[in-house]
Amino acid sequence: MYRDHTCGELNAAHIGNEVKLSGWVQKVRDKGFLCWVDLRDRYGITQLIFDADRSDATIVETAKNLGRESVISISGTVLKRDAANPKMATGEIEILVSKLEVLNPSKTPPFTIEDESDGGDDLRAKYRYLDIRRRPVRNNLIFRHRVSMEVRNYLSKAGFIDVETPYLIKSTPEGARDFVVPSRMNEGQFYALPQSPQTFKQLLMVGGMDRYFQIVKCFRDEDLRADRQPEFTQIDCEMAFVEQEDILSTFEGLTRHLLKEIKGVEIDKFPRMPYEEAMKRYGNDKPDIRFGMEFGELNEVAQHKDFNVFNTAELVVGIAVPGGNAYTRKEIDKLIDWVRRPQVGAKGMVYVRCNEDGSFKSSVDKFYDGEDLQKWAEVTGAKAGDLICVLSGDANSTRAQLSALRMELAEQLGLRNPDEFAPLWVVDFPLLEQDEETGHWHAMHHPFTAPKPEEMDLLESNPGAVHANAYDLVLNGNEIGGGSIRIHDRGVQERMFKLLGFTEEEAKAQFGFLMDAFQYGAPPHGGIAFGLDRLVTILGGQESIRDFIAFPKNNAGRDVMIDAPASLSEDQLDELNLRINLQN
RNA sequence: GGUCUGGUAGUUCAGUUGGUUAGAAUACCUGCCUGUCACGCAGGGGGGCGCGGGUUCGAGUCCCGUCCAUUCCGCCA
Repeated sequence: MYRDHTCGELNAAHIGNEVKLSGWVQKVRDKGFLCWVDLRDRYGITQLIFDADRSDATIVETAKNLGRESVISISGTVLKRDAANPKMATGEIEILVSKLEVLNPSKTPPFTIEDESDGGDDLRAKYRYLDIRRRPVRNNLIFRHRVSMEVRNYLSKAGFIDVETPYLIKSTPEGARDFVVPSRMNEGQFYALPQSPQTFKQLLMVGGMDRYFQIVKCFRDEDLRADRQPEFTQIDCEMAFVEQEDILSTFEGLTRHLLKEIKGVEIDKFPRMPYEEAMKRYGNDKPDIRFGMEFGELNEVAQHKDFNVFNTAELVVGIAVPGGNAYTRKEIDKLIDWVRRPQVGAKGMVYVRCNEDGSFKSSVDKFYDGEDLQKWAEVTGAKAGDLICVLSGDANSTRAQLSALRMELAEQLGLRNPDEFAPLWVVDFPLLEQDEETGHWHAMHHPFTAPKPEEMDLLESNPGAVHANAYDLVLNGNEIGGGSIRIHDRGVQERMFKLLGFTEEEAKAQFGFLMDAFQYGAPPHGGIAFGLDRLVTILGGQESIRDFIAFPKNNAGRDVMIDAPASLSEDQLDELNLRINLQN
């Protein structure tokens, strides 16, 4: 037996007991006459004491030479400490060690295993198993476990059945790039890893499963971000015999439950906002509504003067930065530089200082008088002491740019409080969007999303005007879930594929199985999928999903610990009938 | 594909307008220490500055290229 207690549980009540503990050496404090060793495991830290008077000399000698992170097992007596440490759960006691066994010595680790490690990101990624010993990482993984257990319990209680769907499926051209897997038994053919179990969960509805969920890995071969990994986990759900309202209320229930159980936050009813309103008010389909700075469209009040930049713009739009008049000229110039970076892409920024005395000072005083600027202030809701930032240009990019500025300013002003939670349903998404270059239509959500029934007849005549019963759940400016009511009628699905540029043959070859299924009594159905990594990260009040994934990939999609991806041997390539054909 | 920032002891960083032998903290090693708990004190070893070119009497410091990491844009139905 290696242990009969953990390193986090012993206290004054155990004084006098004989115990056996195992764990890692956190720290040796050799004081000469006495030597303490902090012993750590998942549960906490317990102080061991080795005393020249009370301990065997060889044990003391071994203890003094223990290296950090060695694994040891000890037996000893629980003693009351002479000097208690109120900062530790086990701070009242220490163990006088009578037996010490070094189970496995450790090399000096490349970084310190402490809450505030001295190791950088790369190094900790390479030695992720050491990083996981650190409390913050361990706590994140435990936190994720709690969230995922709450989800399972809640959905199971609500009658959802956890069904596993295959990982080796078929590549389809729509959407993200697929990760592909060569098939040895089927020469020259490839599986694809699922971007989501979408069609399978719909087929489960046809199969009568009624309420399905799965916490499932999904794969997308696209570039990474701080909140995007090539393999990620979805809480994937689908329900039959439902309308949009049923899904929204069911999963609002789940989210409310999580906020309450995990964060102790009670939120009554989640607000809802149509997509178009979100774009107009926040320039973004996933607005962070924890703070204001809503968009004010200034075309009417700014396009009557000689300022050509505005007169020729499709959209002139501004936000009022609370207290922004306190910015120095230098700081405002920095903001202007910021919006002009290629990542944001604005040509420039017009600003208006709202002075405490009610007067205005702007970068376009040559063109606009106080009366004009007063109107700008009214439209943007600016008060004395604020700063109005105005961008202009074509509507879509300008909204995106101002939205980026709004988020940046909120960050700077500390308005994005991680302990505050503001969920929002964004609803009534357009069914399709048009590629500006090719003019092709593609599905905004996915090609299985149903058009709103009342707009169905516009499908061919005016596709851009058709909306979908599609919805996103937004939390603090992050899309944490999205779904839709699906098509369950073969005819409608055929029209949809045609609209997306599929020939009849292509549609049949790729999704014939789904359309066939619709002919055998497919019930009306719809669903939603949550990004678990992102959800957990936001609930945990952090930014990077990598901190909540046990073994994440780096920016280039590499696992630097196991060094993947890697080349295959010639034998393996032969067996798979593959030949590597690098261009350079 | 583009872009921001960075690459200097095991690690995290500092290194002035280019100028002797490249620093600090921490980690590591040795010794001391009668109650430590970020223990303390004294001492020690350890890098030639991601890589390749160039400018210069002289390059972590300037220039060009390249690689790596990171941020964001494109991309992500």
